[in-house]
Formats: sequence, structure tokens, C-alpha cells
Amino acid sequence: VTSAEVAKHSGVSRATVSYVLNSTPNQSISAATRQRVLDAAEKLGYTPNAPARALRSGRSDVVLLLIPEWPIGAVLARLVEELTRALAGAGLTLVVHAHPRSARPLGDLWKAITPAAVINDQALDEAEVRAARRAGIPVITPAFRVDSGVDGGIGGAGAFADFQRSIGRLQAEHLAAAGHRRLGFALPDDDRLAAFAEPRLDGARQACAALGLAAPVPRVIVLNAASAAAAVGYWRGTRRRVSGVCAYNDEVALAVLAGLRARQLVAPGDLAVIGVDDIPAGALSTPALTTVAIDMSALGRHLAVAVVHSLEGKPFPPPPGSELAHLIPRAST
Amino acid sequence: VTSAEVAKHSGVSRATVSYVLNSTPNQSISAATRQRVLDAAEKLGYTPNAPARALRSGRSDVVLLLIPEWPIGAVLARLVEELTRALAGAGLTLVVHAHPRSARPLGDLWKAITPAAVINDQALDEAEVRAARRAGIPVITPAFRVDSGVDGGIGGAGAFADFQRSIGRLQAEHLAAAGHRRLGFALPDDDRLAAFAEPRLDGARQACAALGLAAPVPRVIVLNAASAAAAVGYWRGTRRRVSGVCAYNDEVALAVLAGLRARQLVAPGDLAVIGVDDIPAGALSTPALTTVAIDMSALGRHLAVAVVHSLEGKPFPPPPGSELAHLIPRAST
DNA sequence: CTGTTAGCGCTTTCAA
DNA sequence: TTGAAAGCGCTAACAG
Repeated sequence: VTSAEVAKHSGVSRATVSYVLNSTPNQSISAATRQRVLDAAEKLGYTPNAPARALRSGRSDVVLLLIPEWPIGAVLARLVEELTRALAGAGLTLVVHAHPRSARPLGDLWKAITPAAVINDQALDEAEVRAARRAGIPVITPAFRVDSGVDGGIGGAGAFADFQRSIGRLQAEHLAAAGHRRLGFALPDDDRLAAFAEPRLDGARQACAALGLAAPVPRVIVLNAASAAAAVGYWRGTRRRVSGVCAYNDEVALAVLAGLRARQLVAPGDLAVIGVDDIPAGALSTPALTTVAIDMSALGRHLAVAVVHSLEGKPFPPPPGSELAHLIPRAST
Repeated sequence: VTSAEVAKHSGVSRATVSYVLNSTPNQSISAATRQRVLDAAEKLGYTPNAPARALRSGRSDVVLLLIPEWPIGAVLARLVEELTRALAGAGLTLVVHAHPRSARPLGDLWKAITPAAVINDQALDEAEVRAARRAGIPVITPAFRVDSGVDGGIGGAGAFADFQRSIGRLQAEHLAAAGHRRLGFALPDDDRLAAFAEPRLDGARQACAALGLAAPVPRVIVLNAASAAAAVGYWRGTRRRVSGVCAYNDEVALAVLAGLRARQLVAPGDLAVIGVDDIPAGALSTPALTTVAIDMSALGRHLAVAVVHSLEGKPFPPPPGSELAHLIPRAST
């Protein structure tokens, strides 16, 4: 059912139908005609054809959030929720595509969708971003204000890493403030998470260096008690004497806690543990898990504003900085 | 950069460009011409215009997964991952839209996207589904084979509820087999989850009735130890004497475990607990959480096949049934 | 083997 | 206040 049919049924031209249905400004349509068109559209169940509209107007209302296929679902869910809401308020529709690493670059996506903008969360490499920009599609990369670090400036891939670094720093500084002099760092057993894990470890390193402590001792942990127990033994060995561990995230931290229990040890007395993400299970563990919470909602709102500004050719809003992350002290440290 | 420009630069017509770029069958293009077109496209950075293509061909390669804005991120992530992969194999691109309850029905979506198919996971009501179907878009609803229950038949909303019911049954039967005669049911503190929680509770009821046990005692639990401790006291009171609890999911179950600890009680001795979802934190808790795992990957594969069949006008594959859910016995029961 | 041509459904000047 | 008409970029008959 096309707009032409609506026109025929309401006895007007297609143009008029278009005017009415889009409430085009500077067009005075008589109330009667207007109603007739609306009724006909309703009766016929008219639905505008999205591709035709996009083709004609040269723009679409879709914003595409591209994420890698990393196992970060729970954290991202909050971002998506807020972003969807905020963009909807600006008349934009968010769709999310989890981009499998293995897949051919992005050919399929351009074939399938012409988004008004793309939010690239670690899914596109430089070349792909350039290609998208050349195709006239603004690519927004989650940017963080850089508070310090080698990168300098604002935005870009460096800012992402720097933000992750600030998380690791926050963890290490918290443990150091509690008197721990030798720290461990619990890494996840998933290569795909390196983009998060590496800079977090790096941030912990920076903090230790700045405080005159030895570099944190990294150890990869599989998500089970046995693996974590082995790591606990490793850290507490006479050679290392680690008394506090920064974990890549709360799940890894919970594994460390389980490893401690398996050895009849307790946090924070035998080993202090701090995670990242503030997942519900962390607050429910024994001892309750100290963690660094990331305000994904605020990030979502920032990204929405960035998208809208970008579409309107306005300059970007100042990106949020490390205030997006804050410590939630609980019993495990 | 349009196909016309590629045609001009390679000295052929737009049609030839189209043939080459789509490797249209039954068209013999000389290798030289072919290469010339390909080179020009490459050099100009040509990207086909998605709306134009969709408009012309009347179909798109996009499959839209519609989900409500429920906080079920972690579980859904596995579905999305598998679905993306499986659909990509069929040349289809999955995008996910979290549909806020509050939002206007679907007008925005049709304005923005014309998907080849929609997978409706509890986001669309009957009227919206009809509207989409009328617009020629196949709507696939995650269907489960109905093994028993009042609904009968295969597929539809009844099947979803029945699948959820089978999960509750599995939980209750497991506890009953362990000798528990009076069961509790821990409900989540989020209305949006009722579509899952209600039938699960219902399934537990069915199982109890079938086994000659009293109906399970429901109790809403907020995700903190205090709320759960209160519930634990309630269940263990002399009036109720509940000795085993089915939890809506693993997070709620972990809260119950925390509530037990707060009262110096232990599972399963004082109260057995069983969850749903098999989240990593469940395996790491003390005691390790018994749970019902749902094979979202298998569901994803099934949905992908259903979409492809639907697009080809072929009959649906037989839906998976309750074998998607299986018990993972651990220490908490 | 390649070019011409007719639209897909919609928006939007420009005329009436 | 409304209608006629052009064309967005692409594909697929149909000619040559």
C-alpha cells in the first residue's frame, strides 16, 4: 500500500498526501483535506516505505551502534538502553550490530543499511572508519576526556585506552591507600578482552610506579575456583607476597574470591580483591566485592548528544572523563 | 560516488557495472571489462547505496531482532551472538533494536528500516505483529515445541510461556527429588520480568501439584542480602516450613544465598536454592549454585533457520522443545 | 557481450 | 490550496 493509493482513495494528489503525512511546514492544507488523507491512510493501513524515503531524502533515521562480538553483554546493555532512549528523543532509531571479527569488513552493512551515523565501539579499524566517512556517514567513537597520560588531546582511540587506564589506576590507588604494597592483577582468559584488560593493567602499573610500589603481578584466571586458587597460591608465595589484587572485572574478582575460599583464606585479610563493573552478584558475595562502577548511562547520554551534534554539523560536546568511573568500597578490600 | 560514476570511469554502461558488481547470473561479461569495472569501483571507493538497492529490489538483507528493554542483557547476548553468526552465513545482517515500552508502537521503525524479517522476542503485541505482516514483513516469534500443558499445538505465545513453565517444573522437580516437600519461589523485583517469572512460578506450581506437594510459596526479593534475609525468615517460619526455593534466576538465587549467610544459615542444609541461567557468578558462589541452563545458542540457530525458511516460503523447521533447558546440579541443592 | 530504458515509492520545487 | 513532474541510485527486462 503506497502513498499513491492513499492519494487515490482520498481524492487528492500524491504531493498532498506527502504534505499531510509529514506535516510539511509552509503548506496550508485545509482541515477537511487533511482529515480525509489521514483517514484514508489509516483505513488502508499505509506505512511509508523506508528505503524510498531514505533514497529520496538522502538520509535515514537509523543510528547504528557497532560493537565487537565481545562477551561484554551485561555492561553494554545499560549503554544501549540509555542510548536508545536518548536517540529516540531526537527522532533517531538505534540499532545494534554485533560485528563478528571474522566477518568481511563492512560491505554487508553498507549493503543493508545506510545509517545516519555510526557509533563505533571498538568494532571498526581505521581503514573502515575512513571508508564510512568517505561514504558520508559520520562515525562517532566513544570518546573520553583525557585527564593525563601519553596520548594527550581529546577523543580518539587513545582516549578509550586512557579511560580504561584510569580504571586500573583507581583500583591500584584504592588498594595502596589501604596499605597494600605489592599488588596482583587478575587478567581474563579471553583474548577478545585485551582492548580492555591491557590498559587497565597498564593503569595499575602507572599508579604503582607513581606511588613507588613494585609493578603489579599479572596472572590470567579462568572463571573457576581451581584456576583462581592456583593464582592465589602464586600471588601469596614467598617470592611475591602480594596482598591485594585488582581484577579485570567483577566476574574475575568473584573467581579470586572463590579461589580464596577454596584455600580456606578470606578477603581482605589474606588477599584484598577489587573488581570492575558493579554487577549484582558482586554485592551479594561474601565478602561483598569492592568494585569500580562505570556510569554507562552517562556515557550513553553523551554519545547521543555527540551523534545529534554531529548530524547538525555542530561541534562535539565535551566528552566525559574519568568521573564516569567511581569506586564502590565494600568488604573485600 | 554512484554506480554511474563507476560506469563513466570504466567506460561502460551502468547496467554493466551493476552486472559485474552483483555477479548477476546468465550474463557473460568479458574478463577485461569485468576487471576494468572492479578497478574503477575500487579506485573511486564505490559503495552501493543501500536504500536505492532496497527500493529497487523490494527487499533488504536486514533482519531485525526486537527485544523489550528488559534487563536480560547477559542471557540475550548469547542469543544475539549465535543469531548474528548464523544469519550472516545466509547473507543476512542482524540488527537489534531494544524497543522501549513507552515508545510509540512501531511507526519509527518502519520509517527507519525495512527489514526482510522481524524476530519478535516479546516486544510486539498482536496488533503490531498483524500490521507488520500486512506490510509484507514476516514476523518470527521464538517458538518452542510444546511438550505438554494447556496450550497444545506448536508455536505462538503459548509456547513461549510453556517453555518458561517447563523451567519452573524442572526446578521444582529437582527439589522434590531431593526430598523437599514445601517449596518457596523467589520472584524478581521488576515488573518487566513478569512475562518470564509468572510462567516459571506456574510451572513450579504444576510440578508441585503433580507430585502432591503444597503450592510453592512465592516471595518477591530485591537484589540485596537484607531483602533476601527477610524472605528466608518468612519461608523458614513455623507456618510455612519451606526447605527449598526455586529462584527466578541466578541473581535472585545468589541474593537468597546471601540472605542465608546473613542469618548464619547454609544451603542446602537450611534451605536449598536453585536458579536459572547458569551465570558465571553462580558457579563461583559458596555453595556453588545449582541452576537450570538454557541453550540460547541452540535457540539462536533455530531462529536463524526459521528466518531463512520463512524468507524462502518454506515451512518452519520443528522448534526446539524443553531440551533447551537442562539442570546443572551443584552444591546449593 | 553491452547499452537503453523503465520504473521502485517518495519528496519537493514549480505552476496553476 | 493543490497538482504535475522530476528524479534520488539502482536493477532487470529488452534491444542491439
